Amino acid sequence: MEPCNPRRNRVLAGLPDAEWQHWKPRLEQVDLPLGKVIYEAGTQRTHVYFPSDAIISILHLLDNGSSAEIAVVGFEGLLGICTVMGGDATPSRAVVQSAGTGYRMPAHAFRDTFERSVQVRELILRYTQALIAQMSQTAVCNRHHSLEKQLCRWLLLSLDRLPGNELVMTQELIANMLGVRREGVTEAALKLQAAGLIHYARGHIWVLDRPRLELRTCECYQVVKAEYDRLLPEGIALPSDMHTLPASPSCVR
Amino acid sequence: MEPCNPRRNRVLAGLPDAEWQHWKPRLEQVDLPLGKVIYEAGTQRTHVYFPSDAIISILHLLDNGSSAEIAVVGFEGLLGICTVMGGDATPSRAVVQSAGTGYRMPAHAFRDTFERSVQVRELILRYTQALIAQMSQTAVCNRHHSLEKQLCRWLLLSLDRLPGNELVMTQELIANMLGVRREGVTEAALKLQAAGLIHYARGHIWVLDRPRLELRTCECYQVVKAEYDRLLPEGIALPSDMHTLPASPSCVR
DNA sequence: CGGATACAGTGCGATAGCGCACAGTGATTA
DNA sequence: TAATCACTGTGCGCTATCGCACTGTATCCG
Repeated sequence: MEPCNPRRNRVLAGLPDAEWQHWKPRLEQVDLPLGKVIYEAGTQRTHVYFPSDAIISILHLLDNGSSAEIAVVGFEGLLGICTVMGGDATPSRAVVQSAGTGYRMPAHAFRDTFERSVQVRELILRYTQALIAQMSQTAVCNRHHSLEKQLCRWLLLSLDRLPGNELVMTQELIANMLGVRREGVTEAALKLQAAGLIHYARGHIWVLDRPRLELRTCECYQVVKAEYDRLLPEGIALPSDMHTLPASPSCVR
Repeated sequence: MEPCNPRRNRVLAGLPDAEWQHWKPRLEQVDLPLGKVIYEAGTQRTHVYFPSDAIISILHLLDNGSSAEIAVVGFEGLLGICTVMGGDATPSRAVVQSAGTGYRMPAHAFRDTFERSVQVRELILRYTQALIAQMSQTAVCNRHHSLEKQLCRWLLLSLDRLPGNELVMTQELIANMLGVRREGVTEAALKLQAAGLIHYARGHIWVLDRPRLELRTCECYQVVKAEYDRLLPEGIALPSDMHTLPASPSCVR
């Protein structure tokens, strides 16, 4: 696992320097491979995670096996706020949706600094509010918007947390995240591909025309993004070092 | 407006005594009539509300006018946690779903005690986590469960926050909360009435057989309730003084 | 008392998404 | 090279919910 700058993560980057010096020795780099379950529903959270270039999905499972994603966490945030909320668990599962690396910190250490530092607390609580906004918007979107619009929203939210324009993701997995049938995703993706917005092939998606994808999604994407931009200092613009990666692999035939 | 014990509200009741003495003079009793909009989406929150016997719905609105409830707040909680989260607004609206009274406190005073007292902070944060659980469960429920099951869940969640077994609520309003058609609610309510679980008439609902209603709802009700019970000291059992109200009006023909 | 209004019930065609079965086609491995 | 597997595409009947138009009936009010 090649080392990677922890402060690519916006929360870590947003720490005051004194605090950062204190956190640094307590952070541990972790590999986050696709599909890895980081938290299981109802279990104790021992660590708090700060993704660098990975994306983590927060999924809510039902008794009958179906599920739905209620939020995503990328380099703009952290996973495990419940450790400072008092309950050490939540009824949701956290899964790596896009492979990469991240850093983690023991829950108790995180709790300590949360208690001690007003600045840390404000940073974490602002992020929490953004996360809440994402969750509520998702709830309404689930209710009222078509699968195709939701797929657009999902692609855009993922893209905002990735370098380049490629997603490594099968339709099957997307269907799981959105809580819909795989065939439904196929159908919607075909429409988007026919319109030239994306190109799709065996577990890879390339977004070819982002502006038009934004026109096609529901308002939910913008609402969530606006809330993140409002609440988090630098919004979810990509850190500059992520832009150095190739942005447009030659994928179009 | 007849005066009413503020500490009927479980958050106020959960305050350490020293803190309560400090809060007391800053609380103001407010009337919460049905339909009153307490917060409009995107506007500044000037007060934090503590319902005594009212229920407040947190609704998320879409551009096309449709909406969905993402959480309810009754005597077990408070409205306005975003005032301590850093952003002074959220993209949702708060509406009185069941009339009653409550207390409110200026947002800055609330923020001050949140900053100052660890105990207050822990209480509020635990409540926040319960609220988050309710929101995520709602998101998944919206996606996967039938209208009828959702109606049962909604009735039960409301009932838990009310004395007696009567809800003052039209099908039209329920439809708005659930984000579905009014006719759909009619259909589901008829089934429940035919099964003898509820009795329905012109803006009043009487729950006649709560145990069987619980059998008919989706798991979401229990999951949310369990999370409230786990995180909040006394759960959402009704404070004893609410039980003195008549529990079974003679409504059945 | 008569009219208006609010609330609930009904019918019907349209449709989005579901569940299932199966076919094609790259990629991977033996 | 052949076999296998993972991923995507297709077809079809089914169901829940929608949108709309309209009816029936308490309740309220001048």
